[in-house]
Amino acid sequence: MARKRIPTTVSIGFLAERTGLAVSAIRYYEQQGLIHAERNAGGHRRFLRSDIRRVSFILIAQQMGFSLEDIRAELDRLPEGRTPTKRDWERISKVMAAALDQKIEALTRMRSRLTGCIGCGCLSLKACKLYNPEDRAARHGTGPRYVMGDDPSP
Amino acid sequence: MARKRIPTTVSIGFLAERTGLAVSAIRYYEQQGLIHAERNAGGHRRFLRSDIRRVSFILIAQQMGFSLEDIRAELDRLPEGRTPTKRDWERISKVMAAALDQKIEALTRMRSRLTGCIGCGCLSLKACKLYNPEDRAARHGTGPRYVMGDDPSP
DNA sequence: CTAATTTCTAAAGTGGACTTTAGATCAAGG
DNA sequence: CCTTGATCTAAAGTCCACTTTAGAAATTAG
Repeated sequence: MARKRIPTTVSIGFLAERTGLAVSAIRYYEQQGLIHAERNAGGHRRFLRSDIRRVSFILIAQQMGFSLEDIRAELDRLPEGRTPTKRDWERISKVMAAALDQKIEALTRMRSRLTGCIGCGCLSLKACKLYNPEDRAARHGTGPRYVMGDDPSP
Repeated sequence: MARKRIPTTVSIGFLAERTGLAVSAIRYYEQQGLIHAERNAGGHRRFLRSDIRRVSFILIAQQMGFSLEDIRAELDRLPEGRTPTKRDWERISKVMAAALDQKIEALTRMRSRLTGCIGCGCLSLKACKLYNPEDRAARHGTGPRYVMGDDPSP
């Protein structure tokens, strides 16, 4: 039998450089359970090279407007620590595409309402379609406000 | 000559109720210089009825993804404490429309890149168009990361 | 008038995504 | 071996858009 290949690991600095992230951000991601690191004898983190891709995935998903929590949830659906395969990626990218479409649609609706209102200037709480597009009045109490494009209704 | 009409003013609670905001949020907006209030004998805030529209404007702009800072800047371009007139509104709504268009475009670009990548799964930092859409590597140092749809380049 | 309600202020807390700080330890080059 | 330079940890700080808290004073309802 061929001996088990010990996978090459990389330092946190290397991972940071390759992904463009700050070292502190990578530590933070690990702390948040988005990536995992082994430790060497001296207690320093050792990442798999594949974590470059894992981090890239996180960055892409972030740019699409997903929270780290969302991303963690999606990554957690992958078997133990695996970096997305083609198959995983297909599923995930479809989820992301749908979310993107929603955001785009929301913005486009807003845009056309705006067009309809140029020169109107009513801003009436009752009448203007720009205001109260869906359900502003509905949310009450504590908690962060939803941000543009995030559908507040589950 | 007709006597000067003293404008009807409203309490913070009334303004809150009419706009759907929390009282604390209105105090915050005042503190941030987005709205202005006179005080009555007892030190309580008195708003103009027109502030309902001013606040509505703030809410709409927020839904479009503008920060309070952006909104404050735009409102500051209006003559002393004025609530947007039709003319103002025309100018402002054009600014907002342009910004919206940018956001939509950015998302749409992202979306089509994603489509092109479904089933690819490369996520290569060098090759994948999903990654490094524009200039990720450029930003270094402190400061908040830019959010989806916000063009990082000035 | 009294009780209930609203409003007041300043300061501290929240959540997300990180960064900064401080002091200590590890690893690598000369 | 010694000196840089990278890395470690835990805790605190930052930014935005607010909310919560606490105690006091004003206003309104009955």
